[in-house]
Formats: sequence, C-alpha cells, structure tokens
Amino acid sequence: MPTARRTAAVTLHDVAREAGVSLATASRALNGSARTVNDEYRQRVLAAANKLNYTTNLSAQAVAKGSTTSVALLVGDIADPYFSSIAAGVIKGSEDAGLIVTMSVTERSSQRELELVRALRGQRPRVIILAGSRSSDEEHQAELARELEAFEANGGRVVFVSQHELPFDTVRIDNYGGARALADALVGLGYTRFAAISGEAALLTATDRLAGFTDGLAAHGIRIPDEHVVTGGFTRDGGFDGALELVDRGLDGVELIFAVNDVMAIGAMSGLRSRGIEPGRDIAIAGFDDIQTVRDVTPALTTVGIPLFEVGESALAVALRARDADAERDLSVATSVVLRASTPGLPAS
Amino acid sequence: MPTARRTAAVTLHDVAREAGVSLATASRALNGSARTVNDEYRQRVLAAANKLNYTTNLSAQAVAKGSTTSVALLVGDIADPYFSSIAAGVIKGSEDAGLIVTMSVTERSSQRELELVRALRGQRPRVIILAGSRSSDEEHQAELARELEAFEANGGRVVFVSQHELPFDTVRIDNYGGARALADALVGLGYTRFAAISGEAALLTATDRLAGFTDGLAAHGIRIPDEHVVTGGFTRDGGFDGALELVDRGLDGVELIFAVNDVMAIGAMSGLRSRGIEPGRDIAIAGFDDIQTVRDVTPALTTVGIPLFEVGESALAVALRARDADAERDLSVATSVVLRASTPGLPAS
DNA sequence: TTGAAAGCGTTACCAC
DNA sequence: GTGGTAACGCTTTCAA
Repeated sequence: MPTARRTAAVTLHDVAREAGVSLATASRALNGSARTVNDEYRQRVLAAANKLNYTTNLSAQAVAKGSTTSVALLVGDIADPYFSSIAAGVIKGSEDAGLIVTMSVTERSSQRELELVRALRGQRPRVIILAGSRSSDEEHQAELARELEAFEANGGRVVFVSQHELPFDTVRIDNYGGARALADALVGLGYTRFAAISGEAALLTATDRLAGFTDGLAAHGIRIPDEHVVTGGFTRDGGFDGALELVDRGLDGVELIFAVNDVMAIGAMSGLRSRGIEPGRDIAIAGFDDIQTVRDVTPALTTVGIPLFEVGESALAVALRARDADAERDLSVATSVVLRASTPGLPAS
Repeated sequence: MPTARRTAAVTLHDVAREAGVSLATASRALNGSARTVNDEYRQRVLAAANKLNYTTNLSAQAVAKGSTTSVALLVGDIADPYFSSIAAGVIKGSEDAGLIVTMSVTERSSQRELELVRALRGQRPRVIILAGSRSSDEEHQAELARELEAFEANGGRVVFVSQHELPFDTVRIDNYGGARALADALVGLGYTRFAAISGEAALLTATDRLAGFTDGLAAHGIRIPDEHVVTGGFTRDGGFDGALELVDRGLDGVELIFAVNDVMAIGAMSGLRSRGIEPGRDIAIAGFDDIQTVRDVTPALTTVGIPLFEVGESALAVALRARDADAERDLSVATSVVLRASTPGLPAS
C-alpha cells in the first residue's frame, strides 16, 4: 500500500553523500557527458542512486543547463486518426532521441492555437511542432508568427506540418498534387461528373485539395458545377452532413463524390446510405489521407495516401537537424493515389 | 524572417527592471496567488511583461515551488482510437485545470511501461495516468508498483485506467460485466453457437472480456468450444488474422464471432470477407468499446459502449481530488450494450 | 505592500 | 580527476 506520509524526494545531494563523493562528481557520474570520472567513483555513485531510487529532477536540470528535453506537439484533434498517426510518429522519433513529448489540442481553432503556443513557450521546449494548423486567418497568423519567431530567437525550433505560408521549417504534404493526381486517375476510370465535399474556406488543407482536384479535372475539360460543391466541418459528421446536403441539392448525374479527407468521406458514405444511396454502386466516392480504417469500410475507399507516421517522424528529424542557414526549409512527402472498390471503373460509354 | 541571432530569453529580472520594481514584486504580480500587490505596480509589471514578450520559465518555477503543472499520460498506442479517445479526455480535463499533458506510448509492453514510468518520474509530474496497462506480468508488476509508490510518497498521484490489480486509484471499466451483458443480449437475439477472438493471455482487458462473455453464455447453458476461441494481437491485424484462423479451423455452425475489441472486430470483418464470408449475413459479429468508426463500417457493428472521453476526464478528476484517506479508490464507469446490424435477430427456430 | 536574500536541485567553471 | 561554488530563473520567507 502506498505510504500516506509524504517524504521529500531524494536529491543529487543525497546520492553524493551516500556515495561519499562531491555533488559535482555525482552529477558528472550520473548525467555528465564524457567519461571524466574515475570508474570506482562512478560505480559507487550509480549504486547509491539505485539504492536511493534517485531520478534526476528534469526541471532543475533544465534550469541549470538552460535547455529542456521536451518537444511540444500541437494537433487539431487527437482522436482524429490523421493527427494521431502523425503524433505516433512524433512520439516515436522523440523517444528515440531521448526527448519527452507534450501534447496539446487546438480543437482546430487558430485562436486556441495562438494561446497554446504562448503557454507552451513557458515550457521552453526544444521544439514546437504544429500539425494541422494552416489557417489562413490573417490576424492570428501574424501574432502566431511573432510568437514563434521569439521562440526561435531564443534557440527553439519550429516545424509546421503541411502548412506553407509562414517562414518556418515545414514538412510539406503535397495536398494539391495528390488531389490533382486523384482527379486524373478518376477521369481515367471513366468518370466525368463530380461533386465535392470540402472544409471551411479558412482551412488551407481543404482548399488546396479542392483546388488540386478541380484543376486536375479542368485539365480534362471537366468542371464541377458550383451547386455540387458543399462545405462542412473537417470531421466525420461534416462529411455526413455534406452528403445529405448534396443529396438535397440534387445529385442528378453525379457519378462520384470527392471528400477532402477520409474521415469526411466515410461520414459521407454513411450519409448517403441513410438516404438509400449505396456508395460504390449507386455513386462512387473518394477521400484523402489513406487512414487505417478506409481498408475496412465497405466498399473500401479510394483515396490519396500520405505516410502519416513518417510525416511525424520527419517533422522531428527536421527540427533536430543542424540549423543550417542555407538548408532547404521544406521537406516534401509524396502522396500516392490508391484506387479501391469505392470507385469502380466505368464502362466506356 | 526569423532572426538567426540567438537572443537570451527574457527573464523575470528583465521584467522587474523594466517595470522599476523588485524581482519579488514582479513575481507576485505575475504568478503570485492573492492580490497582495498594489494595483499600479501590478499594471506596470503586466505592461512590462507584455512589452518584453515575457513568459514564465516553467522549469524554474517548478524548481522553486517544488511542484510542476504537468500530467504524464501513458498509453499503449496513440493511433488506436481507444487510447486516443481517452487521451482526448485527459487533455481536455488537464487544460481546464491549467495543466500540461505529456504523453508516452508503451507499445503495449510492460517492460517499456516500466522504463517509461522510471523516466517520467524525473519530470516530477503532478499526476501519472496509466491507460491500458493491465498486464498480469508478475515481475514487472512488482517493480512498477515500487516505482509508483515512490512517486506517490513524494506527493505524486497515480491513476490507472481499467486495471485493478495494483493498489492505486483507478477508473475501472466494467469489462467483465459489459461482455456478460452482451452475451446475454445476443442469446436473447437467438444466437446459440459462438466463436471468439481474444488477445494475449497477459492482457487483463482481453481476458476479463472473454470471461464475461463466456460466463454470460454459460448462464444460458451455452459453451464456446475451445477450438472456436483464438488469440491474437490487440489490433486490427490481430482481428483479421484471428478471423482467418477461425475460418481455417472450421466455422461450421458458428453463428456469431465475438472479438474482444472493436478494432479487432473490424479487422475480423475484413478477414472474413477476404474469405468470401459476408459479415452480418453469413455470420454475425460483435466487438467492444464502441469507437467512432463502428457506426460507419458495413454492417454497423454491435458492441459494448464505453464513454472513452469521459473515462479520460474522470481519470484526471480522480487524480486531482483531495487525497482523502478513506475515499473510495475506484471509480467505475458503466458500459452499455449497443445492438447494430452486424448481429441481426435470428428467426426463432 | 514591498524588497532583500535565502533557497529549490542541477550544472559548469575554476582551482587544486 | 575531483571538489568548491557561482550560476540558472524563479518563489518565498523575513524584515522593514
């Protein structure tokens, strides 16, 4: 049973005393870099630390060294597979580098994002990674940039995932190109009449994908009529509602619905079904991201793959690499079209 | 463009000087609790802090106060919706309480879990929340308990999610009861011949659920033959493979497959399909957890619902409540059977 | 209410 | 190599 009495945590001081060496030596033996300490002493210190169940006080260490071992990660919504996959990559990379990751969620609000970055600076993390920011909100962008610049000026590193409007390192996801390639492949399958479910206009990810898709179609002389483009939340429910709205507006002739991300596409499939329209048979559907579950929905979803886990790992790698003046600030990860049963080939007409 | 020159971070000292007050006053104005500082001074300090873009160095504050504002969360796999939903709850609760959450993943290894707890102690978090531990591995359990007790002895709080073998506060999920209720409901639907896909024997969550299920059936005089119980990883692929193995062993007569969690159940559905068996039509299937996506797979999955987000919030609430000697250490969250299309009612025979 | 100064647990510089 | 000791940035007595 855990002791009720609260004992003081054992400090390096205690360890040093126990081992019969100086504070300095104990410090060197436990955390000091090079082997500058006599092996016998080292052993004694290690033994004492172990005996006393000592653990370095990271805060104190941070104050003394002037730097921490933490990475701050900002995501829009951790329960969204897009973000949790990226987070998994960031965490993996961090643990390999001996870093601790702290995580906050912006709830996709740039207001909240700004507040969090401000608060996070107090943590003095080595790195701040912003995933799924990409708001085009002018006012907050400027404030955010100021905050982030101050952070970098003090030696911190900033990495964005996906966005490209602020002058910081970014792991860029080729949303435009991926969507464009998807459009191309779909036309190749014989589709000619499309509808789309997009996200709020302020979300760059959504607008880039939609732009890529429409441009891809345009290259084949195809246009999506305005009334066949709806906008909704970047979530499953957003997709569900978007599909309903599309149905209400009239889907006459539409052969395929493109949702700007998989979660929305999956929601859209359920939305269509709720109206008696069977995805993959009555209408084709495609998404973006290639999250795990798209393989298990019926029909399996056509989408654009992004190596999400690697994106997370790369973000950390970028942050940790030498801060080279003329290093390329952007790292691009490739996307790839994955055709599945939700977009069966159309018979040549 | 971010400055290349690295400037020293602004300290409380700078703020005090700028405001023309003492260090102590600046500290009190910025972080001190009660209003013990003259309003004019307070304003001046606030203005100075704002002007200099100051943020409190949390590490230094932690050293001085002897306590941090962080919560350490351990999960098995952040990309798993079960954990990410709980994490979302923990994060929400923490942010409301002004706490920062740091997150680590154990990869479902109790070895790794132990290492992480050791490392985490250095952080001196206010709280350590262990979600999805529940290993019955004797050796690690003892070591883990020792580590956690030391942590509590120094004033930290420990909360487990779901487990119940160690003497710490826990938000208990009624895995046994939920599975039992599920079995009951299924029998009520007319099912009599079952198979199950479980997790490794060391995973208490898996064994509890299986036990509840079999006991629930037993109450109706039904037994699952040993050859119809397979074991696999606690993941989508584990479910997929489990289904294949079941098929290979011979599914003759089996009407319903129970997978001990939704992710596995969804994998199992795909596994069955890959063998030409249509879930919901040729065979029924049920899972556990009621994660978001079970609504969107076809057929929608019958499962046992757990308020995952609330579980996360509760875990934090439990950790933050007064450390009352005779407070009930366990908080139980209810589960609820949710019948969906994957288990259609059977015609009375 | 305010300021001086003594910590908090580490690290790092500087002699020895 | 090793030990003393001044930082690190903050909070919190303790007097004034």
